[in-house]
Formats: sequence, structure tokens, C-alpha cells
Amino acid sequence: MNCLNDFLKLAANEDRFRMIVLLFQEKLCVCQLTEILNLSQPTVSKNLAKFRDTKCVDSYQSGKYIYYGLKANDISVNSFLESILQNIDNYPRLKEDSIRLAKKDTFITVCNSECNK
Amino acid sequence: MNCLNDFLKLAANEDRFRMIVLLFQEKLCVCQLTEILNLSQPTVSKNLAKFRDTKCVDSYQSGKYIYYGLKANDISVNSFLESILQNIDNYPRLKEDSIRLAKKDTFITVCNSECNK
DNA sequence: TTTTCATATACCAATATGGGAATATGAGTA
DNA sequence: TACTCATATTCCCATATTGGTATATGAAAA
Repeated sequence: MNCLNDFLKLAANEDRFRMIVLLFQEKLCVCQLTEILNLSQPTVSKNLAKFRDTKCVDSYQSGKYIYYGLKANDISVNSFLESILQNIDNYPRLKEDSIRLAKKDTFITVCNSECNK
Repeated sequence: MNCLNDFLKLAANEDRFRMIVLLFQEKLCVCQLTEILNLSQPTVSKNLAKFRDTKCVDSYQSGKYIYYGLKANDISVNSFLESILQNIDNYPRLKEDSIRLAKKDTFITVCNSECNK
């Protein structure tokens, strides 16, 4: 049950749960997560570290960016997240995030030009 | 999303998650939960108070006992919990609890005779 | 009305968690 | 080699959570 417990502990924080739902949909870099969620970069990085600690995430580097994706390897967690995506209208905040997710490519550019002034 | 967030916060604690899975299956009194989970009575009561605070639970009194049941009114939470029950073999601790759940009636007697020595 | 017993609450100490600011790391680039 | 920039980490402080012990509550039984 450790895997399930780890997931539940991660999911207990709203920011992290929003990250879970995003990373369940697409691989994203820290920069994009920061923009979509409107959180500080250290907050996103620290939360990703917790994902890494519990092996809930995998990542690869592409140029300057490190992309993260979710490893939802528990069958019940998977059906939970699938159900959330299918009923996304029930979860306004998650829905907004998913809308912002569509603009993910522009957030890379935003990072380059604006994030680090 | 508040309902979902409330659920996730409650589920983050292993004791509470075990309570969730039990109360999703059957209505139980504090006494029975205490025995099945092998937790102290105040711990069970305090956790039930958190369930009450977030309206995740309903209850009725029967004689000396107060029975609690789970109100899983979110569709995704419901499919999550259903999936866990269907795959209970994947979750050893939850499976043990479910086995002990079958003895719930004897735990009422145990309470009367042993719990308060 | 007094007692009993299931349940709830208060109190306290220990530990965990979260967020901001500053700084470190490390890979790509000039 | 020095610089840039995305990401990671550290430090610090405020707040939240947890679990134990003791005690309160309130309904049923005697």
C-alpha cells in the first residue's frame, strides 16, 4: 500500500494535486508548470523533488529544459485521475489549469523573455 | 473542487484512509472502528470529527452506539474507492482491515466486556 | 437520580509541512 | 574559460498535524 499512501500524501496539497493532474496529461518542464499554476519556481521544484522521492515521476532533459511526467502505476489511482479528466467540468480550478495547459508552448518563450528579469 | 480537496486531505493520513475504505463499505460505530483498526478511541473520534467538519460522513444513533457512514458524493472519488475494493489484493493492509470488518459484530461485544477495564 | 459506558473534546508536546528569499548546480553557449 | 539560464537546494520561520493523557458529555440503564 506504500505506493497508494505516497500518492495520497502528495495529492493532499492542492498545488501538488494540480501538478498531478497536469503531469498526468502531458510532460512539462518546471518553467511551464510555474506559469500554468502561477507558483514560484522554488515551490514547483520543491514539490517535484517530493514526486521524485516517491518515484511518482519520470523525467528527461531536452536542451535547457527538464521535462517531467507522471508515473501513475496504481490501477486505482489511474481510474481516479481518468475520472477527473472525464468530469473536469466538476473541478473548476483543474479545468482552468487544463485550459492554460493548451498554451504550454508559449510559456517556454515567456520564461526566456520575462521570467528572469 | 473543495469537496475533492477535502477528501484528499482526509485521505492523506493512513489511519484515516483505512477508515474511509471501511466506512465506504459499511456503517460502523466508533467502537468497531477502534477494534478493526487497532487505534485508540480518541484517535478514532478525533478523525471522525474531521470527517464531520468536511461533511464527508453521516451518522445515526442506535442505543448506546453512534454509527458512521461515508458520503462519497464525488464521482471520481467514488470510482477511486470502487477500484480499490475491486483490487483489494493489491493493498495488503486494506485487505486485512476488510477481513477484520467481517468480524464487526463480535467487536461490539468485545467493547462491552474488554475495552473499558 | 445515580451509575455506566460510548463517544467527544481539551490540552500539550513533538514533529511535519509550507512558503519566501537567497544561493547553488550544472548544462548549454559565447 | 566565462556567462547564461533553467532547475535544485538551503535556511528560516510560521503554521498545521499528530498522538497521548486526562476529562467532559450525554444517553441509557439501574
